[in-house]
Amino acid sequence: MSDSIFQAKEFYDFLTGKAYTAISRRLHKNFREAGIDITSEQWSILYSLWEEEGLTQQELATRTFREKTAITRLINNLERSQLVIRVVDKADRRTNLIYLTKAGRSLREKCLAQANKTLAEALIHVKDDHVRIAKDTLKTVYENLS
Amino acid sequence: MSDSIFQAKEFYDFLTGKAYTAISRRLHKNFREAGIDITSEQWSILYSLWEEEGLTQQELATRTFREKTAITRLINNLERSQLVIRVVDKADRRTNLIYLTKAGRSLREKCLAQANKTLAEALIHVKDDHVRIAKDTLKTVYENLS
DNA sequence: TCCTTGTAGTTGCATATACAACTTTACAAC
DNA sequence: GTTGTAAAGTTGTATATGCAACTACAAGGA
Repeated sequence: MSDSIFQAKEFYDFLTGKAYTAISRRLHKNFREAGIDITSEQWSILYSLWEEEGLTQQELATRTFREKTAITRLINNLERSQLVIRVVDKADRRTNLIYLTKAGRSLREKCLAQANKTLAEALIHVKDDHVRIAKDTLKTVYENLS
Repeated sequence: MSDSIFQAKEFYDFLTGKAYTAISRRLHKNFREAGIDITSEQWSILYSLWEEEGLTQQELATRTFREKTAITRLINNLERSQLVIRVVDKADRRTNLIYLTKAGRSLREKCLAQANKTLAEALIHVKDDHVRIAKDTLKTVYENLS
């Protein structure tokens, strides 16, 4: 970064999140057009649960890099949509274990299809090795700052 | 993308915006620690105005890739903080021209210093050419989707 | 001049986020 | 056992976003 600091202007788009906004809007739009009524934030929770059910809210907060207060309200909304349920952990009554409902589980394939579609739309004209470098760079940024 | 679709799992972090969240939080934190009381969203508006004053809200919406409704409320808050003012355009009374106040103008150097600091923190251990590729990739993503 | 159509901006409503303060429960030290 | 501390989750408050519906104004044509 030592020398690119002098051309920082070039990099401020990193800070304004235009690419993220664009991708997040398109993901939401693709979900809607496929008849899936979830937000892109709810998607990230569901994605974690498709990988592993019975996570605590704290664990979901860690995995999705959100505040636990955000998780509380995301789970409220997902529970209201009957996609997940809270189950109080009998071994530790402070924690809720979050499980998918049948409806939540059945959304998986349709959502993944739309996620893949969104990525494909986003990455048109981008070479595979550039995708890889971009991904690794964003991962490093995340690790540097978290 | 044709073949990387098969490793899509690797790229879903693109869709969850963890890197963006991390960078946006750090930017806000750096502003706060420098005694600057603005959000990272307000920063993007101010940055546009430091480049060019007297923009309409619609022009700010285009440049920052936000809905005009978001701009309405960002300008409300920036006006309340006395960093910008709305001036009705005499030539077209539908439009507001947004100008910086003296306080808004004087924030520039301090904000840019914190923006540069944030970028430097984010990009530790990232090679300059990888930064460039990541930046170009995000730009292409933005263009593909907007 | 009047009418139609388009544009700029605002408001209502639902969702999402951060931070601080709070409740409830667990657990270790004494 | 009692106490102190820490962890998980919730709630209040302020900010930000998207979409739809709305107001106000502009501009062109009949």
